[in-house]
Amino acid sequence: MYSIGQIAKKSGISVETIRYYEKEGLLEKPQRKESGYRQYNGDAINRLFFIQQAKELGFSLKEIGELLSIKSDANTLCSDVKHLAEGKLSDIQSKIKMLRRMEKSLKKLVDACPGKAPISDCPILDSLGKRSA
Amino acid sequence: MYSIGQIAKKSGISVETIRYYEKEGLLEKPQRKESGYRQYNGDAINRLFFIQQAKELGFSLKEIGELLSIKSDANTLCSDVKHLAEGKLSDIQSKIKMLRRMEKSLKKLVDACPGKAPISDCPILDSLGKRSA
DNA sequence: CTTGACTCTATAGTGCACTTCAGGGTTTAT
DNA sequence: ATAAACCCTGAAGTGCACTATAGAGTCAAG
Repeated sequence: MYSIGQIAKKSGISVETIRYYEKEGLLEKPQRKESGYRQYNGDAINRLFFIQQAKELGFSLKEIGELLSIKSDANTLCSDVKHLAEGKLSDIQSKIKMLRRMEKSLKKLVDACPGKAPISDCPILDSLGKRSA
Repeated sequence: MYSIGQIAKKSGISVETIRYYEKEGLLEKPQRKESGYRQYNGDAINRLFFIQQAKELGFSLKEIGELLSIKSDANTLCSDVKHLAEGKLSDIQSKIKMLRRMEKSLKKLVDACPGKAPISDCPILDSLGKRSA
């Protein structure tokens, strides 16, 4: 079992933010000692890592909550979970597609870059943005 | 040439937000009519699409500004641009990796889901989050 | 030539995701 | 036993990215 300070250190997320996530329902309420101090197990750290990553990928806390709810909900029907999961899956797949397009443009640019001279145009935008949603 | 209202409609970004992006330096200042009205060409729409996508992928406006600055800057050395592009490229590649992991977990979950019955655990978190940065 | 839709600037307000603060109690090392 | 380091709650403050408002000018149709 870990204190809030310990999981903060392990996850790189501040103590205050962890309490905030709990308040927002992203972390389940942990056990408490008689003193009222929070007590966490290793799962909490995994959850924090997951939240951190999902945030970097542009998911809002609300969306992350939905992703997390896919896990650990024995009372909902599997078909509901499946539906939710399929929705999130297609979100993720379209994000991947967009990133691939960006990656391709940047790679082309980096490869084409001669090295020291000034260049007149490095058109990262060109292979992107054009009517692609 | 388009008015601000027209590019707003085409891009799905509000007039106010477009003016805000201009103020923040993400869009270059357009030509003006004698009346002071802004006049845009097709490039502006591509730029707006790009900004929209990059935001969905978790880039801040500041980062998007950096991505956009990779283009259209004839006065910086190619090596600088290359450096910046390489940095952004690796950001993008790590985002892709994270999304792939999420995709894999969700796919596994969706495939394993029988359909109608309640399930005891749908562990999206399991293949994620664990010490993976 | 007027009416309604559009545009302008400048400023204020909003929601999200924290972050800081105030005012306390607890644990641990010396 | 006392100081330093940690933890608690609740409320207020911050920064980013918009969004709305006020008060004015412009344009296009009838």
